[in-house]
Amino acid sequence: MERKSSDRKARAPSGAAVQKIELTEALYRALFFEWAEHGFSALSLERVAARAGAGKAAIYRRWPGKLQFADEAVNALGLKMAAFGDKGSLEADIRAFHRRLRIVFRHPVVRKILPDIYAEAARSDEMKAISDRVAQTRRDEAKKVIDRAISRGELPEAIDRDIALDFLPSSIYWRMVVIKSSLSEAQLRLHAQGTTAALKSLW
Amino acid sequence: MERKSSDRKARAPSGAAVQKIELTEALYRALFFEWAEHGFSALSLERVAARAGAGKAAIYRRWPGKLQFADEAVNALGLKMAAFGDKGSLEADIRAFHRRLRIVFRHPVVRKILPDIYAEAARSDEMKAISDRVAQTRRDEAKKVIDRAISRGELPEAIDRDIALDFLPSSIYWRMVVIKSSLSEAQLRLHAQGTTAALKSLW
DNA sequence: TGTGGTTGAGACGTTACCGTTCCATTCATA
DNA sequence: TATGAATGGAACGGTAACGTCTCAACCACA
Repeated sequence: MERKSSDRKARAPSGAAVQKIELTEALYRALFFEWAEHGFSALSLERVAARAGAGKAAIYRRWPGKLQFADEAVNALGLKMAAFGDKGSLEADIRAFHRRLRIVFRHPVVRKILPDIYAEAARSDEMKAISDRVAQTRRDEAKKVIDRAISRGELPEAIDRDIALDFLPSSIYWRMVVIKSSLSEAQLRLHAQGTTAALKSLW
Repeated sequence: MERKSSDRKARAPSGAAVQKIELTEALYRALFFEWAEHGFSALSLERVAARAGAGKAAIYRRWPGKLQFADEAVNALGLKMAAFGDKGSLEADIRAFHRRLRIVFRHPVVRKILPDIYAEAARSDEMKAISDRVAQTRRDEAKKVIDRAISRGELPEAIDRDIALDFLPSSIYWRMVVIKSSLSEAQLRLHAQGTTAALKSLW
């Protein structure tokens, strides 16, 4: 998103200095470190700027406030889950889904920031929007997994999709983000096995 | 916990005024409201005192700091899950477990504070201790459910208990606290059904 | 009823962050 | 190379919370 830089460029076709991309990225990095360290609500843009070796104007020129800054930073981080194709069976699909989740949840910064996003989403509509956007690709992939299983005949047409979508990520999220345990390859297999059984039992 | 009031009383056997319990409880209530509203890291004891209609000394005389205050408040809230006896089958036990979870997760304040506790637990050891203590009774009940199922022969002796304990609360937590959806009686039944199937598939 | 210790509420100085403004520097264009 | 717009960093006044301290009110006991 260069939303605002491009706005400005359009307004200034003649000679002009441009925002340094490297500083923008340094600001993103500093934001995430501070976020992980203090949580969003206690996040100080002053500290972020200092950590990035910049002045506060560098932030306020780029973004109108903390939320928009965080919003674009989250987008830039690419918290999105990588898509994947049909793995041939529900259990294989779920294993692939869990493995993608694990990749995301393994980032130490993600593990710290994600519960914070959810906590803050309970308080602010803007953060709710951010959290929804983060969840979007995950939910989309989960839906595809369910749909494929139905068309394979592994799950009944009439399955309660809401509940099915509850089961897909929950055990991994619980273990890795809430409890903060690691997840070995063998345990990942067992989680996929259990989740598959849970889904197949839903009718 | 009257930890410190009793200390003081012991040191002052002669005539003395005593901390008013009603004010202490008003402070707890104010703490929770402010906590839910601003999150722990942005929690201001000044606001808590004001909300309780008290001065700040009322807080600082009772507790050395925010964390200890929160610690005792959480204990006083009784976030502990109610114990329950053998319901005759694994699925019935799980349903009872989920129902107890639902009671706790339905409190609007709990729903806001719980993710915040977990987020903060990733940053501070003291909050980690609080969160562990909150989780204690839940984990104990979960273990009992597993043990009973094993002795009934519904689960194998060699079941991976870690994973089993992951599955027991995770889908309910995910739905009610992370996603913030409600959970109807029928959905609760399906969650128990799915969780039971997941556990039985783990060997 | 008087006395002594403890209480609750508010005031105080300090620190940290907010969001804005200022100014020298930098860079794309002419 | 000269120009001028937009930049980056720092300084500014204002606000809010911190943790401490003071002091009048209160309460249990003698």
